[in-house]
Amino acid sequence: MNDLLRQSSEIVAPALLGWRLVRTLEGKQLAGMIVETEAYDQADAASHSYKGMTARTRVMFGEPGHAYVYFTYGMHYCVNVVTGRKGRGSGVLIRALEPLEGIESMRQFRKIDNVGSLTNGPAKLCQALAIDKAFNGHKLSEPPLQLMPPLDNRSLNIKSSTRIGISRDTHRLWRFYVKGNAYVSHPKH
DNA sequence: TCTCAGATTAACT
DNA sequence: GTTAATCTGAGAC
Repeated sequence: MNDLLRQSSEIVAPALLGWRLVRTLEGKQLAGMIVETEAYDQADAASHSYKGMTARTRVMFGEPGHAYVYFTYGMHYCVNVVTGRKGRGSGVLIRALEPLEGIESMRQFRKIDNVGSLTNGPAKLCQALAIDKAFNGHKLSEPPLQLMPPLDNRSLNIKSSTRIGISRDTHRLWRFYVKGNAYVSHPKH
């Protein structure tokens, strides 16, 4: 896993599709399959790490395999998997999950019933899995939040596009998602 | 189905 | 003082 995560974010981002994010909470497991990601890098003006290490982005420049959790729009958290060797400010934003386990808990955290809206966005999935700033810097090989390889070897139909919600370096095709999956945030993008 | 304004605050200039 | 890797509900069509 670390061999993969040491690679550049644009390599890691599509490779993480099909992996699972597993949250352990009060004896329960909440799990989802990653179906949408985006790559960010320090050489990329859309990245938080573009202007160098700051208090917020310190984790992005640290060990691969840790979580970079940021707070945005005054109310939302989003989670990244830190990639690249230590010193490289890069990461992969987890944009959507297909719920696998603990759906009732996700419904409670999200305060909605519709399964289709539980985890089809970067802030939605953080709310569904109760991920907040306390997870910034957390090592993702350990509970209570773990990144785990796919359960099977089924191949996925992967599509790429421009990234969502950015205003700079908008041309890069650094968003990756599972084509046809019902939990992708912007299916037609 | 789609478009758009409002929410709400930490981080950075 | 400005911006933001977003989400939601309301109103248009």
